[in-house]
Amino acid sequence: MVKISRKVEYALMALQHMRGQRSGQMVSAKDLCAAYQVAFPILSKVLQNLAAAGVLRSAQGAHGGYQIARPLAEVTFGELSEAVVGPLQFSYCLHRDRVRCQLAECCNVISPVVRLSRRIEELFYNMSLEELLHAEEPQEAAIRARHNTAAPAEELVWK
Amino acid sequence: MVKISRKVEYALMALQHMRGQRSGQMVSAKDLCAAYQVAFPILSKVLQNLAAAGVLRSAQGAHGGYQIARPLAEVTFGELSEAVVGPLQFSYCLHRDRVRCQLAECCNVISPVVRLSRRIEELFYNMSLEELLHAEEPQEAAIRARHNTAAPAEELVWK
DNA sequence: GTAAATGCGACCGGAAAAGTCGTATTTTCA
DNA sequence: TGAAAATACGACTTTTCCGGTCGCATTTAC
Repeated sequence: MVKISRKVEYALMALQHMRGQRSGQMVSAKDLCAAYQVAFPILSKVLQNLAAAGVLRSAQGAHGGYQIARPLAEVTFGELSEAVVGPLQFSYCLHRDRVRCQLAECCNVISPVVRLSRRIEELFYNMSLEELLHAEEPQEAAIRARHNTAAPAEELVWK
Repeated sequence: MVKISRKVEYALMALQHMRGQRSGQMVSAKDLCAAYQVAFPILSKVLQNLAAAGVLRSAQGAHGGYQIARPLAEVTFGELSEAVVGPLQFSYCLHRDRVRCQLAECCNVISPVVRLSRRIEELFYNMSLEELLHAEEPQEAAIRARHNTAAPAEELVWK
C-alpha cells in the first residue's frame, strides 16, 4: 500500500552519490548509470525532474552534468517525492475533481482520510534529505571510490 | 506514490459505521453495501480481513454480521492497513527475498529507505483508529439514520 | 431444510508505474 | 566549424498490481 517508488529510490541514490562529490563537481547521468547499474533514460528523467525542481543544477554540453543546487538540509523529502513522482495523492476522494469519486455523496471517510493524509504530508515535509542521507553505507564509499578511479564509463555495461 | 488503498478506505468506512451502532449490534456486509454503494464481494473481503485480524468479530448464519471486537483506541492504523492490504512493503529492496533487487549489491539507498520506512511505520503504528475516526462527519449520521429506518436492503441497488 | 449470512480461493481487466526509443538542443574542444 | 558529449523532452510499449468479479463451501437461525 505504501510503497516507495523506484524513481524515488533512484533520486535518493543519485543525491547520496553527489553528496560525496567535492563541491562544484559535476556528475553525469551516464556516470551514475554505470556506477549503479540503472537504465540511462529512466535515471536521466529523474535527474531532470530534480533539476526542474531546483534540487539539482544541470549543465548541458560536454563536461556537463548535475550537481546539488541547494543544501540538502533545506530540501524536504516531500519536495523530492513531488518532483519525481508528482504531487502527493493519497486518496481517490481527494482528487481535485471530487466528482470522480462515486462515494463522495455518502462517504463517511473523507474526514479520516484527510486527517491521515495530513499526518503523512507533515512527515514528508518535515523530513530533510540531509536527515535521510546523513549516514553513508560503507559499501557506498567503496562504490564511489571504485568508480572515481576506474576506467572510463564506456567500458561498463548498463542497460 | 503514497496512495491510500481503496480497501483501506472501505475499512475505515465500515468501522466508522459500526462505531455508531449500539453495542452488541451486528452489521451485515449487505447492509453496509447498501448504505455506501460499495460492491459486496470487495467489502466482504475487507470485513473478513478485519475479522481475521481480530479488529472485528464475525458471526455466520442468519442474523450474523460483524461488530467491533476491540476498542478502537487499542487498534492502530498500521494494524488495519496490514490486515487489509498486507504487510507494509515500502521498497523493492526490502523484499524478503532481497535477491530480486538487482541494485542490492551496489545500492546506497538501503539505509535511507530503511530510515524512511521506519518513520512511516512509526506514524502508522502510533495512530489509533479512535484518533482517526473520532470526529464524525455530519452526512454520515444522516446516512446511517436513513439506512437504519429505511426499507429492507433488497430494494437498494449496489454493484 | 431453507434462507441468510460469512469464508475463501481463483480469475479478469484496466490503470498506473517502469522502462524504451528517438530526436532535438546545448556546449566544449580540437 | 564540425564532431563529440552531454542534457531535454515527448511518445510509445511493457509489466505489474489493484480493484473488482465469480462461484462455491460453510455455518446458523428459524
